[in-house]
Amino acid sequence: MATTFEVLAEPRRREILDILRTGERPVGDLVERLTLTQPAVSKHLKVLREAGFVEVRQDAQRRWYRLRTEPLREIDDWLAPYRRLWNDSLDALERHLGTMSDDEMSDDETAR
Amino acid sequence: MATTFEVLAEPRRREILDILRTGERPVGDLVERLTLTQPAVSKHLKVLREAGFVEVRQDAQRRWYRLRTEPLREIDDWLAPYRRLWNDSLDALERHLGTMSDDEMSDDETAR
DNA sequence: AGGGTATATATCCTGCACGGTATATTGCCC
DNA sequence: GGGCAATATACCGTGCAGGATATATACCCT
Repeated sequence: MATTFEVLAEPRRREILDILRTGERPVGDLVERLTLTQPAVSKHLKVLREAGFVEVRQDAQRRWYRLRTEPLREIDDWLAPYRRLWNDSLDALERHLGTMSDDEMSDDETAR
Repeated sequence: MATTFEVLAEPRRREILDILRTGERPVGDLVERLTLTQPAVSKHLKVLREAGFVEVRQDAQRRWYRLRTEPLREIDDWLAPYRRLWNDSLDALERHLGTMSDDEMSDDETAR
């Protein structure tokens, strides 16, 4: 099964998540909004489902897909130690400037 | 050029970032820690560089790679609207429990 | 039961990402 | 300048992800 990051690497899948953020949707709705064939959308939904990003509710022939936040929290957790790097922002900036090489410094100018 | 998420989808590249979180490293160091050939590591570093995840400082033949936080902040920003979904956590939990299907409920038990 | 609708699955094709080996590049030092 | 060390680039092979078309499945309705 694909890792959380691999699942998010696909632009269409991120689009699907963006849409689902506004609420439950049946597959047909997603097919309309993305410009993709229905089987392609179903495939992405399968990947999303298996990775826990979405869950389904069945209603006759229709299947309503809904967002799940757990994998996103995983990403958020992964980011945590990095977030510290820019949250002590003043320190980080000073450290950065202090170690910049000369050509990097000139990159910071509006140049030429 | 690869998108921020695509870059992070590669496990080895995440490993590299994890290592660089502890400080600057020359390529050879990374080659030792990951079990990968030197050209493979250089290739990943190129991808990381082009996506702004790292920057290089040259020191004779040695090249020291250092972390840059900007793309990570991008991810953080992308997450922001989702984060709201679980930050109003009580509401969200209630909503979730209220709409769970029966088999999902049994999933929540320690089961069988 | 039969037809239509909504979605999933099977199958095939194609491009590209990642890894490896071989080689080029750059900069030291003697 | 010649040789070695560190890293980058070229090139090739292979697997797999994502798309399309065709078909199966499931459910409703009359």
